[in-house]
Amino acid sequence: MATEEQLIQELRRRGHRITKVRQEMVNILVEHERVHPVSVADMLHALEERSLSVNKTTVYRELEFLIGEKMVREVDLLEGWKRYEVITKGDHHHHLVCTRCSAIRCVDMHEDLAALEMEIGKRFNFRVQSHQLEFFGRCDSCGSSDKSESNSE
Amino acid sequence: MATEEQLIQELRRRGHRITKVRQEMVNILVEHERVHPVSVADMLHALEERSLSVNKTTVYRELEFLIGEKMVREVDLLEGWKRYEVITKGDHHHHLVCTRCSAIRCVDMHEDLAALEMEIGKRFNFRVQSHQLEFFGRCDSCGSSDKSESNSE
DNA sequence: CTCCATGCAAACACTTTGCATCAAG
DNA sequence: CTTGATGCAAAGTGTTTGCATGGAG
Repeated sequence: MATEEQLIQELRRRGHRITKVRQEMVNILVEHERVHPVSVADMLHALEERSLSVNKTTVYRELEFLIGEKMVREVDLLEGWKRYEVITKGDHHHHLVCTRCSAIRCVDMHEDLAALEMEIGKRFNFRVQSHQLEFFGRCDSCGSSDKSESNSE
Repeated sequence: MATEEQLIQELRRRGHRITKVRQEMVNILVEHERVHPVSVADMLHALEERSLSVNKTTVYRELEFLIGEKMVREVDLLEGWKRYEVITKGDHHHHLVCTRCSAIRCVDMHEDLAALEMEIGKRFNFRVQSHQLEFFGRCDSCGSSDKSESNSE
């Protein structure tokens, strides 16, 4: 949905400087848009692969900056660290996390959640601004056996 | 639902020692069951109030132990630290977190979520084992104004 | 040339580990 | 007594801050 050019353009319009690091980070985030949210470690790796050696502090600060610009959101998959993904208006997806192979899949649950939020509003007089919804279980390829809990990104 | 006695009894049955600390922590967790999940800081406070000065390491270890016993689960409300709550079978609640006053309210969404999980199973061939669902927004008393984002537990 | 962006080291906050001591059963 | 529970200090891990330097516009 969101393209790198659109985002960069908008940042420029808002008067922010477009550096090599900023451009690449936006690019990486966009490339992962519907794949899986990226962790700081993912980001550092991806930058390294592009021959951009960036300090982790810079990564943290840039992500913080993009959150402030309302272009990125934090995602928590109970791993003990944060992940980040591009915010695309109209898109409202969630994640399926496999407890065996750790695979992450994005799924669209827009209508279902809209209904739930409305229900919450009525039932508890609580005006929902956002929510986090993630599912943990066995993905297609890991099946349903309860044997091991091995890993692999 | 779950009573302190039941849990303590079961732990005894499983051959675990019942210490003063263990008993009080179970008690505190049960008392917070439908109120709000407790953080380590909450737990230390509550223990202090009962004139039990416990080391934080012990609190962490005991919570870990109770998780291992399948009596407690971790809850993440995006605060930067973990919370814990008693697992009660048949009860399946979620949380409304006010972004203004930080109040936490437990709400029952059992049927709605059961339907969603089934949907996920069918649509993506993913066998859901658990999920996390939390809503963030304005609670009843904080209304809908966007003015300040002050605090108070 | 002027600030915003960056790197580096140190500080932080929450959590975990190692080891000696204590106490439940 | 025996072994699980506890306290204390230190280490770990992800994240943030302070400050000097660098580069976009």
